[in-house]
Amino acid sequence: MEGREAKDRLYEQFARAAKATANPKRIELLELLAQGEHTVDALARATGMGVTNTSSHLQVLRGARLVETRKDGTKVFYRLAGDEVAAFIVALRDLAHARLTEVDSIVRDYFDARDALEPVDRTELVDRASRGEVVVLDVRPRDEFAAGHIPGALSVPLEELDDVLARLPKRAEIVAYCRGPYCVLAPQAVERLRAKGYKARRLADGMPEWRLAGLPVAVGEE
Amino acid sequence: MEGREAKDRLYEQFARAAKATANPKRIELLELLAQGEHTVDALARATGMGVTNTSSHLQVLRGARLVETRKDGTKVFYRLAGDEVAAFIVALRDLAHARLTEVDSIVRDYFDARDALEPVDRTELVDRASRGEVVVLDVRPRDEFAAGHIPGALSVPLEELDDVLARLPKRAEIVAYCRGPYCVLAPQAVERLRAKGYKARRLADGMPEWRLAGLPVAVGEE
DNA sequence: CCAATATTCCAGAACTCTATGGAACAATAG
DNA sequence: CTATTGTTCCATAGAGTTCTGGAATATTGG
Repeated sequence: MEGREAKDRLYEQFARAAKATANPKRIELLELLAQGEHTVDALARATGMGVTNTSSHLQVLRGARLVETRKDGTKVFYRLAGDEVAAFIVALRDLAHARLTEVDSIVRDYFDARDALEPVDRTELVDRASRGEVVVLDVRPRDEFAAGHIPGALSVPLEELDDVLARLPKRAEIVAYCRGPYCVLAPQAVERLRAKGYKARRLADGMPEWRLAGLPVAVGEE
Repeated sequence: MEGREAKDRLYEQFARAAKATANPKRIELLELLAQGEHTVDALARATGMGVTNTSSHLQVLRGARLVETRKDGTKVFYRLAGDEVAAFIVALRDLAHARLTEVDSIVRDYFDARDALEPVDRTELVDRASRGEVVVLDVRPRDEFAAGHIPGALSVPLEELDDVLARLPKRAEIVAYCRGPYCVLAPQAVERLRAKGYKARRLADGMPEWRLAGLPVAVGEE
């Protein structure tokens, strides 16, 4: 066979991208970065890894050109190198969800009986939000909200949920969203809201999926 | 952090799927399987690997539930476990193509000046084929054609191209397709067709992409 | 039942990957 | 200039991966 060498080189490159994602911690890093840029230190804390180890995982991701950096003073900010990376992570999650029953069972055991939260899909949310029927809450940390959020959403990090409740009309219908389908923030928020008598549901996925779907994204503080 | 253990388990599963694809040979196997089921032996020959090694790669893929098997007599046929697997491979290729400039340079060097082949996209092909303006050639091996092809396409493995030419009207416009955007069969066919004076172009991608786009697929011999 | 064929299992050598801790290297504040 | 902070580099031990041959297993045809 003639084209063997070229084929090998090509598949080598495909595998290079795949290898960079073939580690649980690196997938976690990529998901965090899909929310917006973060420093090494912040990523280390969020993932529970040592800084050294975090840095070296980030080097691997950079070696495969999946992430890029920006330096500001003494801090280095990492971000995804492009939307294709987020799209790929979504495809990977979908694959794992479809083929590995373990994913489902983990979600059931540890996260929540997801159906009970009656997830809202994106089109339904767009529809109802445009008619002012729902209040949309972004329950991620404030800096992730600033890096990109659903237009019109309120930034309500989980810790501040109780404070904000006072300002919400008791009859309001609420939709909470966070980082994605496997993020626990929105489910927790919904649970607490319901306990207080609100009519609350969650968005089926989160911010990166919203952006990838080509829907409008607002940036900056509230 | 409370949900650490659950998170770890979840990312573990995602990584399990990613790890299974994190090897050039396994990606090649998956791409071949995206064309239809194959025996271990056929896959070993197509990839240039030893049978033992091929088998063990296939075991890895099966361990991650990306492929399934069917046994018929002494042969074992492997196939993709679902469309999500093909979708994932496409996402991986797109990622590599978008982020790794090396992919582009390999394609340029070894495959062909791709723009010169004026690739036709799927919608254009559907359109023109429905009006009978083009002859569609499937230049993959005959068994892959049988496993699924574009309705109305002629099965013309590359070796038989010259024989078939005699039966084609000299004025016909031809579109050839094969396994996907990085498959060399269609480009080679187009080149030979053009050398003989035909007006030939290639489909931008191939069969698995056609199926994933939800377009109709015919099965069986011609 | 025996021989032939197709596939899988197993053991070993070379290699790569992960996590860790300590050293090195900016950039900033004082 | 010095101390501090944030990040990266380096060495290392332990674990996992890939490929190779040879043995084991299963199915079919005589």
